[in-house]
Amino acid sequence: MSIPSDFTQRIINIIKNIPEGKVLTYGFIAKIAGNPKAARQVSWVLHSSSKKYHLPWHRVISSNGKLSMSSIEDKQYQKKLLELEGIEFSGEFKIDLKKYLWNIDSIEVI
DNA sequence: AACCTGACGAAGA
DNA sequence: TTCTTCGCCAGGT
Repeated sequence: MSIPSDFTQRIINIIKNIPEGKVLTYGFIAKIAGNPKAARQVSWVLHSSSKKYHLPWHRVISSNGKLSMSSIEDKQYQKKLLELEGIEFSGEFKIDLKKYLWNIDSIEVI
């Protein structure tokens, strides 16, 4: 495995700082990290290194407020983790972003 | 260098 | 509201 690019490193730092009970979307993370169009890179990072960097992967969801994992089992597990943090679902696998999207303004560490 | 991949996302139909 | 299409990115092979 190669050394993560600065961009990828920023993505990792941002994800690590998402507080409990809050979420961020792929696109938003990419935007804050410096490239608004690199949402796919965020998913790649989660898929390949969430274990390695102990990332709170479950706090990253799609821009439409829905969970985006491929299998139904994974989504149910992610939903469970989020509910344990106090997040309530408005649909099967959907939450209200207005309510749970992390207000990045209060960020300092990144 | 070329091609493929991933838990994306905006825009249309 | 659901489904397609198409563009985008860094890493991996």
